[in-house]
Amino acid sequence: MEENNTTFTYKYPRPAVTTDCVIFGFDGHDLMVLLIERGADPYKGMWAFPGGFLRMDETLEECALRELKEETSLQPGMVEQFHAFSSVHRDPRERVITVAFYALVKMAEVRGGDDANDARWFKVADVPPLAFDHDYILRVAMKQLRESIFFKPIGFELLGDVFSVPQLQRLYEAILGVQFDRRNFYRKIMQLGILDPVEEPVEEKSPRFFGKKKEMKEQDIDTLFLEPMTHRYSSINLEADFLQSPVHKEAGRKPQLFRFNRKKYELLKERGDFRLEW
Amino acid sequence: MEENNTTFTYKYPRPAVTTDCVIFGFDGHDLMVLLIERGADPYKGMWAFPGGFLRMDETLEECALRELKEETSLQPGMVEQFHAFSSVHRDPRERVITVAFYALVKMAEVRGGDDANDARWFKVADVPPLAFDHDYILRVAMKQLRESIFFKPIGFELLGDVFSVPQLQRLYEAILGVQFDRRNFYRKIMQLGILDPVEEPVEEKSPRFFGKKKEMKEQDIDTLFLEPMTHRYSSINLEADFLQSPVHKEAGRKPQLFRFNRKKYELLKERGDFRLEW
DNA sequence: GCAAAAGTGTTTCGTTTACACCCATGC
DNA sequence: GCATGGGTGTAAACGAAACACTTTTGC
Repeated sequence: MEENNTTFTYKYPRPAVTTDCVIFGFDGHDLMVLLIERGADPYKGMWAFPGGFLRMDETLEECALRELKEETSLQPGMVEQFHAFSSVHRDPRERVITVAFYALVKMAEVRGGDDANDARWFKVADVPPLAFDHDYILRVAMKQLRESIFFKPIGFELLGDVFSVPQLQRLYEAILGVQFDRRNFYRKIMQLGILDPVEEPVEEKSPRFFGKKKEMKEQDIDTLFLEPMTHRYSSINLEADFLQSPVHKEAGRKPQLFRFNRKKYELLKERGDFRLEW
Repeated sequence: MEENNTTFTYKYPRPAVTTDCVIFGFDGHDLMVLLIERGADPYKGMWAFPGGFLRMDETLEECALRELKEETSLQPGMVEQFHAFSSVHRDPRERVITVAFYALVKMAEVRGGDDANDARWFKVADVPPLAFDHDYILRVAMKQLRESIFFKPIGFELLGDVFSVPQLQRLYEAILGVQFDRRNFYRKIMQLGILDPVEEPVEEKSPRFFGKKKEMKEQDIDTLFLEPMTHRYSSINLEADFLQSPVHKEAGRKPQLFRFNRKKYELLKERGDFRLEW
C-alpha cells in the first residue's frame, strides 16, 4: 500500500471489511483450492485465501475480483458470494468482518509467475491448517459448492473447454464425495443436451497443447511428468494442459470429447429444467 | 442512541456495517413480510426492513437479532444470513454495506404493542416501494426462501404448533407460487413421517385461543373479523390465533390437525433423506 | 490376446402424476 | 339435500438404479 498520512474519523466505531476468495480447481482427479502464503503477521508463513480490504468506491464483488487479480493474477468471469464471517476475534489485530466468495476456474487457464510466487494449489482433502478462521470458511464454501452443483453447471466452469464425460463424472464424484454408475451418469448428462461433441483435432493443430506452448515437443511431456508433482504453478500448468489435451494416455477406449454448450444450458435454466441430481 | 462525544479514527476509510432482517410470516393464505415505517430521514415515512448498525462486541447474527427485538419485539429462534449488499450508493448518506438475514416466524406468536407501533405485516405480493435497496433485498430473500424450502422444514416455522395438511399446502403454494394436487401433497407429506396427529382439543382447554387471551368470548371473534383487515398488530394477532385455533369455519370436512415432530425431522436430515420436492 | 476403460441397450423398481371415490361439515 | 372441502386408493407414466453387452485402446 502507498503512503497515507490522512486519517478517517467516525462517530461510532466501525469494523474493517475484507473479502476472501475460495478458488476451486480440478486437476482431473481431485478438487483443488488455491491458497497464498502469508508474507506478514499475523499468521506469517501460514496459508490463507487471497483477499483484502474493501475500498470505498467498489462493491464487495469488485473488491474480491481486484484482490484476486492482485494476488494471483486470476480473473475469473464471476465470483459467487456465499457468507459473511463476523466472529468478534477472528482477526487478532482488530475487528474485521469478511465477506467470502468462491469461484471456479479452469486450472488450464491459470498462468502463474507474475507476483504470485507464493500462491499454490492444494487438494481440498489435503489443505494445511489455515490462517484466521479460513479453515471454517473452507468448510462452509465446500458445503455451498455441493449445494450449488445441483442448480448450476458448476462442473463446466472447472474443466477445460474440451473434456470427456468420464472427466466430468470424476469431478462430480470429487465434489460430492460419492460414486456414480458410469453408464447412468453418461446417459443422464447426455440427455440434458448441453454437450456438443468435438471431432478429433486436426493434426496440423498442435495436438497436445493449447495456447502458447507450441514450442514444446512430445517427449518433453514425459520428462516433465517424471518430476515430483509439487503443484507449484510451473508444474500445475503442465498438468492442466494435460487435462485439456486430447491426448489419451490411459488404457481403454479413447473417450469422446465434448464442449459445453452454454446457450442450450441457458435455455434449460430459463425453463427451470436444469437439475443435475443423483 | 445515547450521547457520544468520543470519536474513532482509522488510517483507511471504512464503510458502516448494518444488518437487515426480512421476516416472513403466513396468515393462512398469503406469505407475509414484516416492515417498519422509517421515522427519520433518509426515506422518512417509507417502509423498510428492521435493522441497524453492527456493534463491536457482537456478531452479525447477534446484531440482527438485537435490532429485530428492539424494533419489533420479535425474538425468533434463529435468523439465516443470506447475502451482503454493497452497492456504493445504496445509502445516500455515506457508504454502508448491509448483511441481510431472513427469519420465519409464527404470526400467532407475534405480540405487538411495545415500541413497535410502526411495524406492520404486508402481503409479499403487495409490498409498497421500500427504502434504500430493500426492494432488491426482498427479491433476493424470496429467491433464497424458495430454494431453502426443499432442504429445510421451513413451512413448519411459519405455521402454528398445530396445523392441518391443507394449511401446509397453502403455505407451500404461496411460497413457490404453484399449485399442487391435494391428494398427492397429502400422501407425500405424510409418508415423511414427521407429522404427529393431534386429537381433538379437550373442551376444558380454551378451545379457540392459545396463550393469554382466555378472557375473550366466541362472539368477539366474529365482531373483530368484521373490521377491515388493516394487518396492524392488533388484528394480526387475532388472525394468527384463528390460524392456530382448531375452530373450523369453512364448509367441508374438518381437517385433521398435526404437530411437527422435530425429532423425526432431525433423524431424516442426518440421513440426508429430507427432500420436499415438487 | 488380454485388461481396462468407454459407449449402448435393457430390465426392474420406485416415485410421481392423474384422477375416481368416499367422508364430514355448514347451510 | 347439496355444495364444499378433506382423506383414501389405484392405475398409468416416468425416471432412477442395476446390470449385460459391445467397442476401442495400450501393452
